[in-house]
Amino acid sequence: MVPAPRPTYSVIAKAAGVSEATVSRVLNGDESVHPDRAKRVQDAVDKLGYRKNRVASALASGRSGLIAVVIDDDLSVFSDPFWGTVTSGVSRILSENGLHTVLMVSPVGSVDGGVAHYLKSGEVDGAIFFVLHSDALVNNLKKGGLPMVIAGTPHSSLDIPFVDTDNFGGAYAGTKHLINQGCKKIACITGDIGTTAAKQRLDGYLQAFRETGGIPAKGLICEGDYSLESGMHHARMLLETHPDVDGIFASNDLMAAGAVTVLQDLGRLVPEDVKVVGFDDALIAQTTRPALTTIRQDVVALGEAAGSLMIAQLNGEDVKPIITPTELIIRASA
Amino acid sequence: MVPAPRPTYSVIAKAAGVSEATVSRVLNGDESVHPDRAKRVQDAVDKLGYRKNRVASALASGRSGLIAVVIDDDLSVFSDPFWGTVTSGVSRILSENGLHTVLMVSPVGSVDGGVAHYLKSGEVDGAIFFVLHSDALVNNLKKGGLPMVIAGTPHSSLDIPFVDTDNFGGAYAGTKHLINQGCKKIACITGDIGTTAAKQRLDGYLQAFRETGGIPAKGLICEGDYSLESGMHHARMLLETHPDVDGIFASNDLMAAGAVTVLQDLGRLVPEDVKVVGFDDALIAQTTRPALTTIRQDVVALGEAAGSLMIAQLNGEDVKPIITPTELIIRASA
DNA sequence: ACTACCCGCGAAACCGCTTTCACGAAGTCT
DNA sequence: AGACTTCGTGAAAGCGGTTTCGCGGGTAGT
Repeated sequence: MVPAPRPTYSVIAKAAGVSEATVSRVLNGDESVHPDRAKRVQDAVDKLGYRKNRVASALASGRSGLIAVVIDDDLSVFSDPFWGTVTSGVSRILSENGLHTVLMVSPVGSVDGGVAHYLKSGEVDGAIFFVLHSDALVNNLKKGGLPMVIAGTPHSSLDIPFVDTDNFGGAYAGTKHLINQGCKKIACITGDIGTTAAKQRLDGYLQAFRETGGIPAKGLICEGDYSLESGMHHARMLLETHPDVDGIFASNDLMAAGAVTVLQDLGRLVPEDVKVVGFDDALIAQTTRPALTTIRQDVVALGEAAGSLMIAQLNGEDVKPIITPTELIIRASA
Repeated sequence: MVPAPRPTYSVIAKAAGVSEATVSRVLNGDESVHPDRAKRVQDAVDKLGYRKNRVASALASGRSGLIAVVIDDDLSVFSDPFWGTVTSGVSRILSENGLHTVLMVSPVGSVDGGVAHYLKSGEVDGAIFFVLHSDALVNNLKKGGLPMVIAGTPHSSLDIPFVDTDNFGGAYAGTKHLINQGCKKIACITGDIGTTAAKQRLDGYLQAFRETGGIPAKGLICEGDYSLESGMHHARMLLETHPDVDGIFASNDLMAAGAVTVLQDLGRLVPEDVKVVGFDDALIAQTTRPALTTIRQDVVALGEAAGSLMIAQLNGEDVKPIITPTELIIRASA
């Protein structure tokens, strides 16, 4: 059961009547080879069904063709479809460019944990981080010259290319929609305010609010944590402190769904009495009754953006952050 | 900005006063090295912070330390949190064993597509397939001797180790629960019957039903496709053809949720008039009102099982399929 | 016509680790 | 005691590409 001995350069070279160096040049797109010889090589390659051994290539060139996608274990990867989706987008783009995605789901933490070592070992050509809690690691790696991309806006002004959804714009549009629908007293249930995404969404809400000339009444802004429970909790609180609230912008659909449930349980009609807008356009937005009006973010596109930013970097192009647009999806809740 | 020239065997060997061959032996756990020398080597390694270059190692040994996780693009990776979760389980186990996960999200299709080539190229030490539509590819690879694991029960009797949830047992337990709750007329909304999982769940339902001594009335079994819409559609049909239905077992939570919505819209109370049981214990099971009674499958465990099956194979142990248990989660819908 | 370049290409070193092979020392057997 | 193993070890040959270096021939400059 000899697994079909793959041809090597030496075979190709012989078949094409050239040196191995020339084969290498042709296969790596070196222009300096005479077209005729290049063609001879190409023909031999095609005929013999040659495929380059990536490992050998990696060893000799120092480029592995592998890009790490690092997901902090702390993130709720286990329940949030978001990351899986982003990753598949990344993976698609990378593989279109001959690169492979190495998944690392583990505590990212320190500058010298396992992940850090791996990334520093030069076995990957770049790393894409999902969110991240430790700027230290990234900074450290940056010194090492490792190309990186961050998915999600980084906290500090790490000078590292990132991709993110237009959180601000989305929140602004969502809130604006509530205003346009005639809501006078609009509350906001934020996400975990430790995340930049939550902050940006809050800012979007505030901006829309500000444009009405008003200022959100005290207590109209509740700090949630993206969980269903927190949505329920804050809706309950809101109805106590501001019984006349007639609009709620929640920082994600899960909290919006929680809010809707509570509102209904407490006798409010959605959207007649209170209108609710979520964020994400997650599956739950469609299954909630009434279905949620929400801000859709194109998660796959986000992943693809991250991938292409990495490609660009590897090609030595200078890269700018990419902000992917959001879209207001109007359903029944507002 | 010289990126800290990593030490190589030659450095370690010199430092420890041994040959490179010995260094290699020590680092690969070869018992035949004298303890004293082994210690000298180990000390040198520790002192110099040596880390093996996996690429070079891979080239020389033919083992890359990479395991491919292949997800067919056809699967709805983009919306189903299931796969992301399984993958993270796989990844965890693999990395604990010094292996890395290479994600391939692409059309698996033919025997000589891109994925096939990559897998055959020997650049990965093994492959884990998620479900799969093409037995041909797997069979082909098997001839090549590539260690494989399939997540989800394969259709035919491919003699390849697989891991799967106890679909049958779960469905049986769910249906049994309905029976125990006093339901007399229990319908089943199956998943896409092209999948083995859907078949097994249906079988579980049938088994429980059979034990009551009865046979499901015609039309009580509806073939859905795992989508929310199909759950809604079939619930609607059921109420027409069997207005007296008092229990529904759906092959996943999404369809169960759809069914609940329709039941309520059509004036039935859940669980008073009709009890509903889902499958998966997805997030939506908790957000649906009433919250869904469902069959929980431990998705992370499934991934870990797949990972460990791969490890076992690589170690030359003989492996048996792993069926992970399910658990009946009783909430409000039944 | 003579030196100075430039260009395409092959020889060979090299990437860092693994593994075979053979050798000397020590142990075993008759 | 001599012949035969066994054991630990180092030298060296790869693994399959990439890349530097320099050579020979052709072009250009004077």
